[in-house]
Amino acid sequence: MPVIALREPNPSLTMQRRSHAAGYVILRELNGLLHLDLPECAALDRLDFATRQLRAGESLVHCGDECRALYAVRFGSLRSAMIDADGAEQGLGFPMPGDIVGTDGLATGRHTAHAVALERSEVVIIPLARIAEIARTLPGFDLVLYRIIGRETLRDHATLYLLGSLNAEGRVAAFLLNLSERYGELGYARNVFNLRMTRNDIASYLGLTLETVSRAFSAYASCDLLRVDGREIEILDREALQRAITAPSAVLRGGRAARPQSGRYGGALALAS
Amino acid sequence: MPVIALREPNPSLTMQRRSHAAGYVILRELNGLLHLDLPECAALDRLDFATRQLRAGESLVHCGDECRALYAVRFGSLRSAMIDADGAEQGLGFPMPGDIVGTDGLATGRHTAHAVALERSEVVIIPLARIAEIARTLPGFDLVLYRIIGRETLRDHATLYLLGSLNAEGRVAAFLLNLSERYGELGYARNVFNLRMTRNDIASYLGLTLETVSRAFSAYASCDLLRVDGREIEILDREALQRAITAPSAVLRGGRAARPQSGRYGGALALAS
DNA sequence: CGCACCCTTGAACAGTGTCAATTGCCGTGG
DNA sequence: CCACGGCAATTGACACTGTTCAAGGGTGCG
Repeated sequence: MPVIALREPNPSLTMQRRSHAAGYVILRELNGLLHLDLPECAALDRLDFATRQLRAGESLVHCGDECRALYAVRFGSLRSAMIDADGAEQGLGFPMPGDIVGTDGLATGRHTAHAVALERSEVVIIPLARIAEIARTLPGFDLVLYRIIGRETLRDHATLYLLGSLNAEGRVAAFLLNLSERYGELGYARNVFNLRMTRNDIASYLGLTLETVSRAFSAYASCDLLRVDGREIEILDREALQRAITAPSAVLRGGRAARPQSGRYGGALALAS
Repeated sequence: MPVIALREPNPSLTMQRRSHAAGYVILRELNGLLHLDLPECAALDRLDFATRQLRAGESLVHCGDECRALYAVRFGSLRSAMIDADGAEQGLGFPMPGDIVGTDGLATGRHTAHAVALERSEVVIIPLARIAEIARTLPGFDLVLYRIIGRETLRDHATLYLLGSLNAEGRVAAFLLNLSERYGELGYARNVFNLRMTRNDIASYLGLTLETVSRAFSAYASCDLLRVDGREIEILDREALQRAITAPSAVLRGGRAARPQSGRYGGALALAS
């Protein structure tokens, strides 16, 4: 799998990366990475965490692994999925910088999903034991924990809405806009980006087949909402894409004005993480 | 909405209910309700929590409400859903005794989903501030928090699998078996139970229409896997239902032996929470 | 050069959604 | 008391979305 460079790297992230060539980061950086808003405190510079580098295709957690730590993505991107006895996969998400990986193992002590790097990536290892240590050191840290947890829940709920209420084209539109937002928040371009995952990965995540995903891309491209060149995506008409989330096929059939919709397809939802 | 009595009530739960006529429970009971395995400690009997009674149809949390507490269902059952601008709902789950409601508000401080009681219910109110208090009082409580969180994540992932990888009949079969397991764990009958929710509620949760849900019920009934009488369900052939989760229409077409399956439908997954 | 993926496109079919009609139940009010 | 309206559920007919199966092209790599 080719390593595709991101454009317009976030200056602050780059600086942080350079300033810690060794395999660890201090809590202050983790604080910024996860947007924790931790209170200013000496511990921010005292507590440090090991990191781990992943090559494209390398696994971070396997299904069945014991869960001793959570992982905060520092750069790169992963694919998380659950797998059943027959080898059929259900994609669960695409963790990117600032996301947490591994919360699925907290309940039973063993991971039920696996996570694989889609490109060269780095994660910060947060041992569960250290979390308790931080909680003792930093008053008000519990609030921060809640925030992390709640973010995961929100993301899952957004995906449930996506799978339960949207048709194929709506799912693809929502997926791309969500990805665009996340790139934007990381300091990258919102309108042009390279997909790190295959059509199959996307299909697995969206509950579709890869053919349907490919057709949705082509359909959006043919009416100039999108420019698609393999994995390079350019968003040409963000508003129309937004409408396409809930207006089944209306955008693609030349109907600029959404037909009066009733039934299960209707309404918009902020998918921003 | 009629209040339908559960059969074979769990003795221990009944006892707990009787022993606290007033509107509060002590941490020891919460410990048992949520299966927290808290270490034996004086605080178990010292810390107490207010409860809240809900009538059928009453809301526990509204979308947009400020999030100051989590709620542990003590008895009854609720329906949780998110709603978009057009009023279209996406069901998120059916919290039952031992489940936690409200984690969706932890990230932003406001709830994005609402929760409504399906019957007369009671919840234990766990203010976020109290959680910090417990964490200070009880060493090792953080591990317990992780367990609660992880359980939520697991449930969400199971639902994602359901929506992303199963066809209509598979979703209904998985839904019923999951419900059956949860009733069983609560001490009720596994094979006979009354649904608390409408076909529409089920459909919203499963990402289907109510007609499709109804047809799935009828199909299972017509080949004697299920007895369906309105909301009263009896599971007649659990193993066949289990197979029906991943064998699209095979069970209903008289084929006892699953045809060799390829493609997106295949494999089994434990949906037990 | 050949092989393994990845992606696109086409055609036919199957699974679900949509629309509509009917039944039964329940609480309300004549 | 029964009539009525509203709600829940079932069932049928039909249209359409998305899957399945198939073929072909592009690209990277051994």
